[in-house]
Amino acid sequence: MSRSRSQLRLIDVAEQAGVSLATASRALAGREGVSEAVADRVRQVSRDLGYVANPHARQLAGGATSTVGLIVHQIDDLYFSEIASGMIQLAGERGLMVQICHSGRDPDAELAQIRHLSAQRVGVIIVAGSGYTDPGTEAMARAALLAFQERGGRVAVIGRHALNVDAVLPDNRDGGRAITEHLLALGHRRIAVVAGPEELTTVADRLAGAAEALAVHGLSLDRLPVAYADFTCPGGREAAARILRERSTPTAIIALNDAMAIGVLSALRAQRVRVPDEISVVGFNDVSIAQDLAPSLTTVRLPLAEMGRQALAMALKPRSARPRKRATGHHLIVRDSTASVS
Amino acid sequence: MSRSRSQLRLIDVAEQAGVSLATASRALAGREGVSEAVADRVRQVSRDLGYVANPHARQLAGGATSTVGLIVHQIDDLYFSEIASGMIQLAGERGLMVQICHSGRDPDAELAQIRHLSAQRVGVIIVAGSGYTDPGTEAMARAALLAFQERGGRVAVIGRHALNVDAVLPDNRDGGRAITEHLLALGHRRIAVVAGPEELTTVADRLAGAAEALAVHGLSLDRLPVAYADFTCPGGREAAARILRERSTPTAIIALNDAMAIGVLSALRAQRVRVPDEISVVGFNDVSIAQDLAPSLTTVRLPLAEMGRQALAMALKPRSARPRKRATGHHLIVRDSTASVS
DNA sequence: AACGCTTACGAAAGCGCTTACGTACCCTAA
DNA sequence: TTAGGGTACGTAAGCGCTTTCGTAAGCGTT
Repeated sequence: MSRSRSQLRLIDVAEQAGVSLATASRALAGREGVSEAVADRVRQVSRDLGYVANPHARQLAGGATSTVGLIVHQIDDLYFSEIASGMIQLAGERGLMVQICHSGRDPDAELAQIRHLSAQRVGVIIVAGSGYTDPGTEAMARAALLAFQERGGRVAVIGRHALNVDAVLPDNRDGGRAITEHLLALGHRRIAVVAGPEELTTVADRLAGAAEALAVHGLSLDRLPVAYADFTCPGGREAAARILRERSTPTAIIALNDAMAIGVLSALRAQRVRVPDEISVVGFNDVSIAQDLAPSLTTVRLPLAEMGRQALAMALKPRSARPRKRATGHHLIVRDSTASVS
Repeated sequence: MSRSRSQLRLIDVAEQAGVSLATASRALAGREGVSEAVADRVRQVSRDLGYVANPHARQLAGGATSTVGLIVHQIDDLYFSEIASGMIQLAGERGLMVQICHSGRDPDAELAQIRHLSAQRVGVIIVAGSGYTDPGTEAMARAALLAFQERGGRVAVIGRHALNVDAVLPDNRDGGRAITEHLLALGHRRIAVVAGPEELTTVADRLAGAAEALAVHGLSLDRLPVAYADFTCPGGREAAARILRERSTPTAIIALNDAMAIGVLSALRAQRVRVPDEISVVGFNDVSIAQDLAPSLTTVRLPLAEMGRQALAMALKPRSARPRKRATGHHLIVRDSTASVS
């Protein structure tokens, strides 16, 4: 790699402004101990020359880091890509870069990612993937995040409970309850569920909410058909097919995310089951295309992009003594995929 | 930021292995001048201790950089997120990190991103966004990429023609022709087009392909309804509504990407137009959900994830004298959204 | 006028790494 | 034996920045 001298260094700016390296550094960092006149001159020269600090040198010297690591299950899942989109936007406004890592829903991979980002000396780590119901697994992730935080890193999680870490928390339980109550209010009693991976707390929480709503009507998830899938569209399709094959005849199917709901709709169509006439279908998250599906999808809206922004914003704020928890609102969005039971 | 000494340094590994810093560095870099025995010992110690090099120090010292910058229009567009997904996967295998930037389809923003990534000293820049039809605009982007390349950076572009730069090139023109020929073969003659942003070469190429196919049948785009939208789902919906409102009565609508096709389907449904009975609809890209739409979408498949992988793989290979161009295949995927004209 | 205190700045150390260069050591050849 | 040449390793410089420390200048106080 030929490293030509063409890249502007801080010393070039300093010389041009007629000050020392140290003064230039202080001026650009907005640090005190520099007269206004000099600071202005340095900033002016810096801008004129188009100077951009070498982030590696800056980080190495103990300065702030300008990159944030975002860990997602899969970036080509609209849930995550909308979160990422919001975060990238805020990062852009703050002059930061977002590094995206896939954990692929593998706790070991996630742990490795956290450790790797940490070793890479990113300044901020944000974990957007759901937590794991297994306490041991979850404890490992927490420990890694806390270790990173101990060393001065900033951390935030999205949709995941973690002690001593800032968090943006959609109320999955409430959402699960709301969507289920909606179906119950429409008269549905034979309700099937296409759940996401069992080991995720997001799934457990949404199921718990659903169970609460069902309990009010004397129903229990144990007695209802529940098929577990992988939060993907084909997964939802197959899960729905399984449910139908078992000759259970639900009047409504709850999919725990929109991608699977799309799969469910697809499976029903393949079986010539009309939605919502014969079976109502609901999703979760309200990803951007949910409203343009056929039929448009009744779902629980989470402010995904906003969640991404907020998580980063929280992490960027100076650390408070107590970790901040920010609940995100959710709305039940009723569209055409649900109808009262006939 | 409290910088505790807890982070492992290369010198720690070196001491543990009983060699000098330089030898440890050489051993881990796989550089020659180290006996096999010593190299093995160093690698072993490094692994045991869980050492990860500080990328900032490494970069500063003139070593290889471990981060690649990826510029997309919007990450929450499935076209880009699937490309990104493939790239992130390969990056993971190679121990690299992917930084994602939004250009938002703004050439100025894109230019700023390239310059910024360049100043940030990333090792690789990959531009996934379409090129611009305006030669001046495009020249600026090229110049910035070449400047980066001159300084030793590695560059690849996806779906964009750029002199002296490696490129992964889906044949948009061919794809546009193929999908149009499909409709023509089904007997459609009154064909409307929902195009993407006019200033993008991707759009121009797909349109050009369509025009070629149409010309064979004595048809011209100039005589057909063409509505420009922004490659988004709502954009496609509105564009389709516009077309219908103009009382043109196409028997088929070509959407230049799948997201807009979803919007088109939605608009048609709102108008109670049956697809494909009354109007056939086609998309482009074959994003993952295309097959589960109602009706499932006839589209042109591009190997998106693979394209992301390939672009990175090309950029990572030692530079060849001539820029590599890699054409990606495309398949016409015929599904339920098209039928012969009645 | 001498003293301390504050303010504005410069000199220089050092972050963790890569690499040019220097130096032992061993092997071969004369 | 000694010179010559390769190999394996150590020493140290230096990447571009931040930051600590030192110092000169300016101020008020007695």
